[in-house]
Formats: sequence, C-alpha cells, structure tokens
Amino acid sequence: MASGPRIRNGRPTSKDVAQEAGVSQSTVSLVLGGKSAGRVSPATARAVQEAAERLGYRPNAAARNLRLGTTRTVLLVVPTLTAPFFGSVYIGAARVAARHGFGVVVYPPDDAGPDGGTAGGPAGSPFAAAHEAIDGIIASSMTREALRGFGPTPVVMLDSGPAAAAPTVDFAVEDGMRAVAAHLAALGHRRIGHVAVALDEWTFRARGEAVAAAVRALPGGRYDRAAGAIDVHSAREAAGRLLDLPVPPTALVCDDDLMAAGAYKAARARGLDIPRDLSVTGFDDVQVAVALEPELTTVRLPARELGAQGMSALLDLLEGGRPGPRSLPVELVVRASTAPPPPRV
Amino acid sequence: MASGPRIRNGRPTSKDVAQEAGVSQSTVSLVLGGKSAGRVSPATARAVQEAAERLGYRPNAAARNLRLGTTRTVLLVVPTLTAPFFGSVYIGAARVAARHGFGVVVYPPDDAGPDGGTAGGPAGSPFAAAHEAIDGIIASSMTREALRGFGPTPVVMLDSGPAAAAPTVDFAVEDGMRAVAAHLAALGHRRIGHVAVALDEWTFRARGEAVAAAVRALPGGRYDRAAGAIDVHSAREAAGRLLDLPVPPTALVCDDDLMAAGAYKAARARGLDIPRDLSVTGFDDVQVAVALEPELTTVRLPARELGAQGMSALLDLLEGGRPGPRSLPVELVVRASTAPPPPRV
DNA sequence: CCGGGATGGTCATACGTATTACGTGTACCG
DNA sequence: CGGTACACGTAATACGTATGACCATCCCGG
Repeated sequence: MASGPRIRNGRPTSKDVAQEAGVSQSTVSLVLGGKSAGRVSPATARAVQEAAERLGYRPNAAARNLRLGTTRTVLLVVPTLTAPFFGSVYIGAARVAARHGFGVVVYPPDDAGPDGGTAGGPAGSPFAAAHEAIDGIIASSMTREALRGFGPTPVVMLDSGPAAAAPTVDFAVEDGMRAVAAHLAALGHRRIGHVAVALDEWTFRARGEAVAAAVRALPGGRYDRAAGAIDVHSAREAAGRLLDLPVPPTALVCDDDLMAAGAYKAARARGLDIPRDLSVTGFDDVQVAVALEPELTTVRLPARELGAQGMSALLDLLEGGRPGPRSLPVELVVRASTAPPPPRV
Repeated sequence: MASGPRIRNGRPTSKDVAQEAGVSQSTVSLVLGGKSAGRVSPATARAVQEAAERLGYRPNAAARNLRLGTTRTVLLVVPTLTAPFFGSVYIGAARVAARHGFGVVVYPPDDAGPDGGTAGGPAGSPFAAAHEAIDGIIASSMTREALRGFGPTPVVMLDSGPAAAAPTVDFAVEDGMRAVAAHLAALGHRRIGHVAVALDEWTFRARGEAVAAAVRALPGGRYDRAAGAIDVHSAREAAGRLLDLPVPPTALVCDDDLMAAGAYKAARARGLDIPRDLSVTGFDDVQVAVALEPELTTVRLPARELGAQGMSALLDLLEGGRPGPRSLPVELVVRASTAPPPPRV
C-alpha cells in the first residue's frame, strides 16, 4: 500500500501530475497549457514539467475536446484511398494541418461502407458516430451530396468547380486540356479522340468541354469521344471504340493516367506503335505515368498543393474568414508518348 | 424571448432533447442508448426519438468518450498512403471495424510530418495530440519502432513477421516467393536475379531468403541480387546492374510490382523483349501489374484481407483475448511476363 | 387494509480538462 | 507604518454524457 502515483485506467491524469508535483490540478493545466506566464513561478513550472515527464502524462483528448468545444481535427473526404492521387492530397493537407496543431482524419465513403457501396453517406455510418468530433471538412471531388447529414459543419470543396456552394480549391483543368490540345496541334494532329471519365463531376465535365472546344477550334479539327470508368480495362474498351472508327483519331487524350494505360493496350492490340502510329496523353501524372513504356505525356496536377490549399482555406473558414475560390495551375509534362501523326497514305 | 429549443453552440444536446420531449436527460440517454428495455414505456421512448429527430440531435462524441473511457476508434499506421496497397488495407480494416461500431483513422508517419520526414514518430506529432483518443493500433510493416510513445495501447502488427512482440497478421510471403521460383524453374530458368527492396524489414528479408534458397536448391541454379528503393527509377538501376552481369539472369524476380516496371525499362533499354528474352515477376498485384505491357506475372497479396484480419485480431485483443499469429495465403498470378528462357547460343 | 413486487422514471454524480474568480503572503511606496 | 499592488497559486465550475441509486405509483394477494 505504498503511495506512488495512483494510476487508474493505465494513464495518469493531470490530477496525478498535480499530486506528484505537490501543486493543484489547475496549476498543472496552466503550466502544460503554456498559460503560466506571470502566474506560476519558473521553479514550480519546471517541477510540474518534470512530474508530467516522469509519469508519462498525456492529456486526455476527450476531456479537452469536451471542455474546449473544439477538436482541432478536420475530416478529409476522398472518393477512394486506392488511388495514389488522394494519398498525396492527404499529405498536403496533413502537413499544413500539423503546422497549426490540427489533425486530419480521412474518410473514403465508397470504400468504408460495410456493404461495399456508398452505404448511405457519412451521416448514417458508424464512422460518423465515432468521429462526430470534427471541426471542419475538406471534401474532394465526386462527393458533393455525400456530405448531407454533417449539418452546419464548415466545408471546403476540392476540384468541384467554382459554382459550388462552399469555398473551393480547383485545378485549372481547362488550362491543362488546352495545353494538351495545343501540344498535339503543334505536332500536327487534327483528329483527336477523347477517352473520358463517365462521371458527372465538374472536373471531368470541364476537361471534356475544354478539349472538345480546343480541338474543334482547329482547322480541320475533329473531336470524338468515348467514356468509361477510371480503370485500365474499361479505358481499353473505350479507346478501342475510338480506334475502330472508320476514320480513327491519330491521338488519344485521356482523362486519367490509368486510362492512358488502357489506351496503350488498345493500341498494341491493333498493332499500333506509340508514339509512331498513335499519340496518347494522360492526366494527373501519378507514378504509373513513368512506369509505362513509352513514358506518358501527361498533365501534372499538384495534388499535395491541392490538399495544402484546401486545408489552408478551411483554417481561414474556421477563423471566421471568407476564403475566396482558389485555382491551382497545372503543368503539361511532355514525355515520350506523343509525336507527329503518321503521314497520310 | 419565446422558448423554443435553446441551442447553444449550434448543436442541440441531450438536455435540449429532454426538454423538448418533456422528460429528463437521463431518460433521453437511456432511450437513445438502447437501454430502455423495461425502464421506459414505449410511448415515452417514441416521444424521445421524435424529439431527437426533430432537433437533429447527434450525441457529443467528446462527452461520450470521456464518460465511457473508450472511443471505439482505432489507429491504422501505414508507411505511406500514396501506395494503393495500403489503401486496400485500410478498406479491409474499416469494413470490419464498421461492422462492430468502430471507426478507423489512418496515420502515415512518413507522409504527415511537417518537415517531410518521419518527424519523430507519432508521439511528438500534433497528430498524436489531436488523436490520443484511440483504443488500439494496427501497425503495418515498416513502422515497428515508430510506435514508441503510444504507451500501453493494444497493438496488432501487420506483415511484420512471427517474431514480433505483439499479435501479428502476416502474409505467407515465403510461399509466394517459392511459388515464383517454382514457376520459373518449371519454365526452365536457372539463372535468376532478384530485384530486392533495400529495407531491413521482415517481409523483405523473408522474400529474399525464400527466393535465394529456392533458386540455389535448383540443379545449376544461380542467384544474384541487387537492391533498390520501391520506385521505378531506382528499380531500373538495380535491374540494370543484374542485366549487365557477365552472365546475366534469364529471369528477374522483383519484390514489388512497381519495381517490375523498372525492370521492364531496364530490359527495353537493352533491347530485350519480355518475355521472349527475359522473364519478369512482381509482387503485390496492384493495378500497375495489369497496366504494364505485357501484363505482369506476380504474387497477389490479399491486402484487404490483411486489414480485415488485423482489425479482427485487434478487436479480440480489446476484448481481453490473446489472438494467436495469423498467416494469410498468397497466390501466384501467371500473366504474360514469364516464358521459357531463350535457347542458349 | 397493508406489504410488496412491478413499472416508469428522475437525481446525482463522475469522467478529465481549462479557466474564471478568488485568496494569500510579501515588498514597496507614500 | 498603513495601504496596496504584485507575484503566486488554488477552489470551484462547466462542458455533455451514461449510469447506479433512488423514488413514486399502481396493482394485487393475503
């Protein structure tokens, strides 16, 4: 029955630290909260610090959150975690968050549902039950209506278009597609096919409209389109439909790097060499772009920056600001998958 | 000054619901907690439900966690989120968790650090400060020592080998490598190179030892090894070193699909056709395996199942059980990147 | 007519923290 | 020497929930 620091549930509390240091709990809280300027003598402060260190004290997050009414945690909603792109978005957001003492939890609605589907959105999911403690939300593209049920929580939307009813951070995807079209046009291409993503999201609509307009504006320009899922096999089918047209395109613009991989396959299956017989472009510049052979000409989206700017806008919002819409520049990365079209026979 | 439901911070509390329903706060808690069997009349229960619905009541997570001393949340630690593999692990874990009313937050130490590095591990990071509220941890490979500072929190380790000081769930990676070696041997290969991951982790050590032993056991078998990072360019260099040996291997076994992509590049740069002149195998079976041309023969790791089993073991642990080590079978997936070696000249 | 289960509900409290308001003693100044 | 400002701490409280201990009826058998 020796005294020793009494530890209840495995973790010491601020009261235990107080007892160990011979002060009151309030003093512990003041010192460890950094509010001890002029209120606590340096000697006492150090004693508290040492006691806390000795006991391995870590403040109880639940109690702190309850007291403060804030969690310093934001939720990042992404359509999936199996796409490396969204991992990068997370990194960008998490770094900015960490710099401000915030944490980021990530929630992929399509992935986490117990039945494998969208599972009714976050509101009804056990996830929400466990993580109601959230100060704000960063919602990535393709999840606009999945946010119902979160109530008045502050939200920033990523890559969802300037018309969204919340502060937004977008990529300048139209610029990217215009750059692709200009690049292909400069090489001499006129018949350009578009392997599009069959989702009704701003970012894909914008890509499609930009490339269609740019191609049609070319003298003799011809735009054809086939849509599919963000998936190698689906893209292969879509690209195949374009290549089997009576007058097939000499270049395929893809909405995603993974779809470009499908286009490669469709081309190879028809005996076409890239880039000699067919030029192909991607979008995103994820790792697969350089894994392909030949390496893919694509549009680099600054995914980390998207997350970082999203977090930064959300911090603005949480502090009562009204962050305006932001647009991030994108960059055409020319590699080996584009070349002049074959001479007409 | 009309009454109406008084709402303080934007969100109603159980007290507000109580007032709205004309009962006490305890009753609200009983009803909404499902503990009203025999204690509350059906009529009252329904009145409470309706009041809660009307006010859009959602229980305050911080208060609940504080009261219960549990968060029904576990932490999944992964080395990175930019690898699709770990996204799948997350999915597996999250589904099992959801089925038991748990949430999963994910923490990639290498990614989240404010300075881009490992940033001193979770203990010192703001992440930890925000998310001390965790009942347990699932730690993926390559993060063993990063867990210091979490104290006595229950931990399950993934793919970290049977010697780990915690319950584990591993892949039978040795089986996978033995299957690869047997497949190549059956095709006639004897000189087999290994493009290895230069990390001192159980999973990679085990892969290396298994393939080395299997190759050396072949009559006339010869094992060569070059190590690099999990990265296309680094793997390309490593594979190049093997292909430039005086007696180069006729097959390259890679520790990772992405490294196989690098091996493809090294081969093409030397005018070697896959699989005619050189066979290549991968590991993991992520999306890039089928994006490559030819499609990659590889070992499929059930990543979702890893997460699911990890979560399930952790749930056991949290309920006081002592889950034994589990090993998950892996599967050789033969595609188009392997063939008999070229005839000796 | 009363003891005593059910039945249906409330009171009070504790979880661990942050903070406001309130003492103390000491030193300094007029 | 009296007052007071200051330096240093502490007591008390509230955040919102869950739950064990209590309490009021009502009904029924003896």
